[in-house]
Amino acid sequence: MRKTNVITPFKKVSHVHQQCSDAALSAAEDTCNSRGVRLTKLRRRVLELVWSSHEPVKAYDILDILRDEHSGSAPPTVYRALEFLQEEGMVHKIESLNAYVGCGAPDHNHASQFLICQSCGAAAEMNDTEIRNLIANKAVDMGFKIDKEIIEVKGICSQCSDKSG
Amino acid sequence: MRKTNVITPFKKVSHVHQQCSDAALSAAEDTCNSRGVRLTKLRRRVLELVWSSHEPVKAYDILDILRDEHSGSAPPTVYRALEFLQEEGMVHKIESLNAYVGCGAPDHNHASQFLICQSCGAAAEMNDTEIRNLIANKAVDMGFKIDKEIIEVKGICSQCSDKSG
DNA sequence: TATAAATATGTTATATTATAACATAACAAA
DNA sequence: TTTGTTATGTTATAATATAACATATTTATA
Repeated sequence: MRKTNVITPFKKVSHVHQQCSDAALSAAEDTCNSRGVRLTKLRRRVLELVWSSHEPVKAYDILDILRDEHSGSAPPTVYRALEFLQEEGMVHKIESLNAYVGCGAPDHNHASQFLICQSCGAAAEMNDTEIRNLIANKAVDMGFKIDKEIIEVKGICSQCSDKSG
Repeated sequence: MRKTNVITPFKKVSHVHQQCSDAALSAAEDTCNSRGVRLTKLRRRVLELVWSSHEPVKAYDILDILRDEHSGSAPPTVYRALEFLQEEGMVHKIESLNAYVGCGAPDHNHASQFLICQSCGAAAEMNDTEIRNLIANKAVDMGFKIDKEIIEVKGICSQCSDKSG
């Protein structure tokens, strides 16, 4: 059984990206409906911009685009939308990059596990239960109660290795 | 065999903190000597300030102290020293806090594995080979070459749980 | 429907974190 | 002892993020 479930691929892995984005937006709408929270036009647009690629997106890059679309946009516009999307599990922040990526599996409280390619810049999300369980067990041993787990593994993805090798 | 080696404890774990600090500074001097790099007065002082507690320390808090000691101190003063100390493995940056902690095991390239207590603020470093190996194996499966691994687990440490429980 | 309450967005200002670029000083090697 | 290298000083600014309060929109309730 394959326990490493790759939620989102590296960008050079062949895929029609529009499908990632469309699926994520559509799922986000359903999820918000069922949770009774509002995916407003603004939040939807920010989510769409976050999903514009598999590279983590910077808050101020989103802001630049929002400013072109609506003059009233300012830093809080973006940060509030990102905060909402993070709370709902639709976006993760990559702490080591100060950047944001869409999450295709917006069930609350899942760990943030990323492989981040230093060559192409893409962040691939994993949802690996073995890693999560191992860390959970270690934490229990130490009497530590886990709230949230951040894993950011930096390196070179296979597509980039192939290209340069 | 105990594979979870706790490099640095939570602050409420009984210990004479001066010993952590002294040992770290002394080890840093030896390490720098053997590597032929210079632990200057400034770098040593910054390392000392980072080791002033087990709570991650902010760059600008270090700067405030340096400014009291020497008027020529400015942001680059601190960031350059921290950069050096990180390169030599004597300090880790906690990415999710934008803060820095001393590392008692300054062998190059070891992973950054932290349990961070949201109550007392302390960061306990682990050097867990099982976690590291598991992640390494997953990465190999995916053709990903690891350069650096960041693990930051947020939660409540046992000392804080005991106190409030 | 009208009103109130709650939620979301607009707006201005500022806090926090970090780096660029160039000048001077200290140290190490030749 | 001068030359190259490394470290620090200095000024300026970039990049990231939040505070605080005003207005608007939506939702719930009278």
